[in-house]
Amino acid sequence: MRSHTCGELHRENQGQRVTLCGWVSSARNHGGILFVDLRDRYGVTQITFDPEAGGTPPEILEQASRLGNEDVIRVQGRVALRAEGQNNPNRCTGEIEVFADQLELLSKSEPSPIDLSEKNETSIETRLRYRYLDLRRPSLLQGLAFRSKFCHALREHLLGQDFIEVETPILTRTTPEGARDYLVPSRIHSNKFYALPQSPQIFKQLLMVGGVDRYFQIARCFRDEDLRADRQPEFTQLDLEMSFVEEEDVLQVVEAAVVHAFKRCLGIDLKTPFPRLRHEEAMERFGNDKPDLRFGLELVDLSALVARTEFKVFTSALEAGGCVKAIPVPEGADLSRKEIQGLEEVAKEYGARGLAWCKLGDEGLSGPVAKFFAGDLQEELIERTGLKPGGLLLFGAGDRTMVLRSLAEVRNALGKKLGLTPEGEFAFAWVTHFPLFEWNEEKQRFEFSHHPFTAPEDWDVDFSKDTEKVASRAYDLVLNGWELGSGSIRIHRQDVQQRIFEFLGMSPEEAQEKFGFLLNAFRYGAPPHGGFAFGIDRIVTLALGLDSIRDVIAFPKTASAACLMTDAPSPADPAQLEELKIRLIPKKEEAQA
RNA sequence: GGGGGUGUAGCUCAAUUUGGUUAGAGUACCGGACUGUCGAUCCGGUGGUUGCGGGUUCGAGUCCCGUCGCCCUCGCCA
Repeated sequence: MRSHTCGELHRENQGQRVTLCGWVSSARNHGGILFVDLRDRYGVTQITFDPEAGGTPPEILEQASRLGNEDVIRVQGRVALRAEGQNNPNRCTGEIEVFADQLELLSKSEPSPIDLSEKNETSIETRLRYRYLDLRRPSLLQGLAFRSKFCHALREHLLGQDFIEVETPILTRTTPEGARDYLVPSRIHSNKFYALPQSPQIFKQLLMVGGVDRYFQIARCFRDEDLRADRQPEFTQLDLEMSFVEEEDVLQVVEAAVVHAFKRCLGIDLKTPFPRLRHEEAMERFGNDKPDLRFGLELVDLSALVARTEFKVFTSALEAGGCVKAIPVPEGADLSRKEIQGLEEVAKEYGARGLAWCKLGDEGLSGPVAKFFAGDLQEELIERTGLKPGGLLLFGAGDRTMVLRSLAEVRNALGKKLGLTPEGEFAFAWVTHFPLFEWNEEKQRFEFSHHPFTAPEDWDVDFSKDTEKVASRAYDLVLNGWELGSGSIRIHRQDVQQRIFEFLGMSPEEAQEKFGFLLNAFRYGAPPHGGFAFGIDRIVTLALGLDSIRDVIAFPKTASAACLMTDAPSPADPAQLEELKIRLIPKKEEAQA
């Protein structure tokens, strides 16, 4: 149907007779001569309808004058070099044009609800409703192409490392821990439900028991939780698992795959090895477990020092068992009161009561808390924080978890504000040795912080002693302050698994009921194994310098998990419900009516 | 479930401190002019239940109450 695409004709094609197909992206009619920008996935080529210089039959020019934006056409003509001064340097096809002598209207378009000229940005709502039009925008199309290439590179690398790509079920059983499941009713087994997988976790471990040795999958995962810019109800992970390995083996494989993909798709040589931080070190230095390592601004603990001040906010925080930390900001004294107030708002969002601060000038400290640091204390503070004249010090005081959390967010806001987060810089990092357990305040008990099969760092550790500090063999991959994914070395020893369940107050019967098929499998010789999974949507978003994973998903859902294009979810037909033996509970207002 | 933002022409936005005539502009679309444009230009035109429902008022895009969609976010989750 076509001899070339709209992105491939150049100077060398001069004089060739070609046939092109595509969408009319703009038509400029000058009366006796008419230009059409013809667009397809590959680019834009200018089609010129010119009876005199171009040999366009007058009736074809007449036909072309009726073309509208987004009409789909097929044209035939001759490639010609443009005259001096008529080149368009913004386009790779800008040195040539095609003089058309034949035109075929393949499909007429109504006016587009989306402004594809990108003169103004159409609202995300309209874009999602008409996603098939939105996709025509080069940036979105290129995003999809990049994603495809990225996945290909990962596949290519892992297949070269003896991994086997295996598909695991989408219809599976509900799992008790973790996120809320999407449920699918069973027709054959009435009153029973499948669940969509939150991840292929258990299946991949069973593949290890099955001797697959090295597995990977680009797997769709489903979680029925509330959405964010970096979270969709269905998302894609590169999931992998390996037998007879330790942390080092897994980390190296993942790292090499990422390095390969970045090289292949962006031409970037990532620095290896990625920095590694133990979990407690990341928390101490950056306040969270997914630090943005593109910049410093590390936290400094000042608890011991400020215990000697008279500042009630600090001393009472310490008396209550909390801590006082600070972020020294070089050159931060340039920030205005208002800007600091903005940072305080950030801190408050995460539970801080306020954000104390002081500045260091040539004549010592100034600002709200300066007066509490006199003489020796002032000198010690300056020494301890490394503050230089022109610097700013931001304090967080109170409950340790809250201080870390709020200062971590203040740090991120500062990084952005001070221009320390340049696009095109990729700061990967591993965070290792996550705690095995986590205190659940609501339920007043310990829970798995990763998942039930994560191995403890020490097989023989006593879980009851310093429970919160018991380290696991779980690790996360972090990029520019985003958590990309996580993994762990798993428990292959029944005795250890049993001890953990026992410690969490789960009876053998309960464990059997919840995870029976996996525990049973482990009775028949389970190889030591471990693995990893990271979010494809997220890594591709970051690689392209975008803000939302929506931009790399063809048909994303809204914040309320709806699809505006298909109008999913939708009511079910009563006959379908009948067949599934499902009766609906009316909403409150309907019940009252 | 909570907080913040937002909703006006197909699209992107405006509409005067504190309510006041016929709700405007750009773009798109339609018609006309135009032989080198590439955000073409020039002239003319169509296009509105101001998200929806109620209320206050002589009068509501504007004020009040409710409700819905979308975005960001807390909780939740990865």
